[in-house]
Amino acid sequence: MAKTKGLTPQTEDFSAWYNEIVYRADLADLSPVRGSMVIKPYGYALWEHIQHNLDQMFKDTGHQNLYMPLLIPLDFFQREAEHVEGFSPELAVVTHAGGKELEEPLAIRPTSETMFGEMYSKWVQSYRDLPLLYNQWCNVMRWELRTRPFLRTTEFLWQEGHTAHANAEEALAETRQMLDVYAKLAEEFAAVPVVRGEKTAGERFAGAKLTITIEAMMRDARALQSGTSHYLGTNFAEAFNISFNDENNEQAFAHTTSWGFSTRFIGAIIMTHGDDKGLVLPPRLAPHQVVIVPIYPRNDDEGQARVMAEVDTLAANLRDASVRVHVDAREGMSPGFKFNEWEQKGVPLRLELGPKDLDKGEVVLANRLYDDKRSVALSDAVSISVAALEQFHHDLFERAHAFREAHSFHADSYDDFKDRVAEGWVYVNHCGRPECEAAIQDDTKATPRCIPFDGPAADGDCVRCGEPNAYERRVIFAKAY
RNA sequence: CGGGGUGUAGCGCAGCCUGGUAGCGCACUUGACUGGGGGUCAAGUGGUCGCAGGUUCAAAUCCUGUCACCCCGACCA
Repeated sequence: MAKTKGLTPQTEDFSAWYNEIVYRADLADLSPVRGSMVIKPYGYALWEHIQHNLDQMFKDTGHQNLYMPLLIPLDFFQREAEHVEGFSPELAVVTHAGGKELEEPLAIRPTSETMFGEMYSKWVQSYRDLPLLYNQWCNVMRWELRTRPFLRTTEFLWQEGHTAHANAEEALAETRQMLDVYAKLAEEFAAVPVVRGEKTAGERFAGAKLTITIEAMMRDARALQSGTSHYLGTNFAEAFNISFNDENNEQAFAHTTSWGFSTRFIGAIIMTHGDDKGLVLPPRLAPHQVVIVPIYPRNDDEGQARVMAEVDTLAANLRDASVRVHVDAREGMSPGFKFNEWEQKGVPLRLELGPKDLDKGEVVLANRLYDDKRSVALSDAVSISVAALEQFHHDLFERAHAFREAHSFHADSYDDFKDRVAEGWVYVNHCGRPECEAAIQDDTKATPRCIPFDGPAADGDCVRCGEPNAYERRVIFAKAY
């Protein structure tokens, strides 16, 4: 594998590699405020493609967007016991405004269950008002102790869906449906294979009855929670009085859900596909799917015009085929410099077109995934590119999937578990006791990632303590971000 | 909050021990050549040395204080 000059190799220091590539690929920049970052156009374009595809799936499943305010009365957080305990430590609170101290402090939202709860209580009177299927795209703030670009910043962008239903069955179906939407985004758009499963009680969202998650494996074999969907039962409905008259004219509390997917997923894309040359972006989300680098002698106006005319035609034809193409016509930079730059930025395909190619009626096609270059007939360039992008997506997914399988293990003794969990994910029988989870974390830094929906069945006692296992399936333990 | 580190040009750093006109690489500007894998040559631009105070004829350098940021842990989408 060729490397990019000056970029720390993944195997030497994965964390350093990650930080360097975020800035080198121009995804983001540090901001003057601790723990927050500027998402630059290239990174934001990636987010826009994620947004666009997720949003379409939300609409297709009957949801509507709305917008709730940024500031939430601080006392709202007191109303749900677990919620306040979970979020209080990381709230940022506005205490002064308009030159005066506020009588009621206002929290900057870390998540909006409380605000939705407040408003839903006004909007729901009858079972006929249900379900409410709303989502918002917004920023939230959590005063994390330690931050990393995209993975954990004090302010981040996400969507939060909040729904209210007449009964548990509908709410649970909604919770599961939206997790499947996230999994679809991850796998079919980002080429990131994920495991779907349930969180153990200790890892559950503050105030939820059930939290389900998609977990992805990064190239250092650690896990990244990439999207979560929660069934909140009637906890928030009771705290905010979301009640209604049912068909029998009896008072009932709504069953609510919430689900979120954030810019953190950009970190998942970086760490699932990136290599020692830089980013590798999944074609269906990449800001540029194809970049064309024209090559021409600078002082040959005629030759330059000839190359540029052909490049423009090629770009137009690609756009007609719905390919996102970028022509890098910058002057004063050598072709080699541009090749390296676009490789570092993870563009899937690159077309190089110069006088020699034109004479042969060809164009050079370079593939970011295979470190491969070949000449193709100009007349076939569009169809070959379209097919190559499809293939790229599938191969990228398969590569990530194969990596995950190669770093997933079973363990039936605690000694074996400790060895294996240093190398990847480990499926074990587990007792489910929080104190046992804590002991495992102390010993190994690994935490329960999820109880996979379709993983292997539990078939023995707890791998650490020997108590009876608590779940129907083996639990995945892994070190996580 | 604990441990470690760093503040000097846009970025990365040297200089500090032993005080004496602020330096290197990259980037940037201009020109020429060059152009199929991170070009060459030439001439340039850019700095209240984190901040405040002190010692001294003289402070990036010594002393005191202070602020900020980064990395490793605990908390977490």
